[in-house]
Amino acid sequence: MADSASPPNPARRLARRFYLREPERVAAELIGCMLVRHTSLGWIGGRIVETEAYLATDDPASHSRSGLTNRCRSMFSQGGTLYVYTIHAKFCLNVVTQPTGIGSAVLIRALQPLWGLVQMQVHRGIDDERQLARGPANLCRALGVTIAQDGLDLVTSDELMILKADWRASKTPAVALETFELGVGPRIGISRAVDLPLRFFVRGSRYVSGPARLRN
DNA sequence: ACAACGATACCCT
DNA sequence: GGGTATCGTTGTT
Repeated sequence: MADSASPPNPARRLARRFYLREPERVAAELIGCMLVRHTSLGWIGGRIVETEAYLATDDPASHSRSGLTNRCRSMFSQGGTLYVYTIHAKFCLNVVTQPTGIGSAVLIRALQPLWGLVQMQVHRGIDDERQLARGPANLCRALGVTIAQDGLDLVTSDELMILKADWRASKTPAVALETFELGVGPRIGISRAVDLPLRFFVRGSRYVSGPARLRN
């Protein structure tokens, strides 16, 4: 499959104020936005279809639960900062929310690939477009994001940025391509705070991770 | 059954 | 209590 007709437009980049809000709000509004990486070979990325909020307080699943440590240092930076952590020798990518010193973030769990399909296929070692950026660790591998990008500022970086959505959330099931229905539910793969409805996704999207019942 | 996946489980600076 | 490691859990074929 070829890349999307029009290339990503950096002028549509999200401003600082977008990130300086509660993680639940940011997580919900990031659905439909474009996460893109600019490399020497061109643009890689796509539409954000799944996110999870991790809170600064009363969230036993959050890395910030024990305060600022070396590992989660960038999570306490200002909103718009990239927080990358390692898990089982793989990486997952978050965007920090709220002002400096708070310690909240949004985990980006899945993309609908739109640009740099071939590059992502090389990074992943698979062809299936659907699987390329499905799941947070896979997403990082597809984009080539590692701990090296931890702490990068998505508001000012030329390498990595998030662009405004060209989709709108709708209350009714998506019919036109320009709208989607926002799904909300418990976060995936955690063992604490299992009930908090902090996961957001494009309802019915085949690019969303997790079991089928959690995609609808 | 067997892949695939990863806000985990563990050992120790 | 933290940084780091690749195996146990979950879900699909």
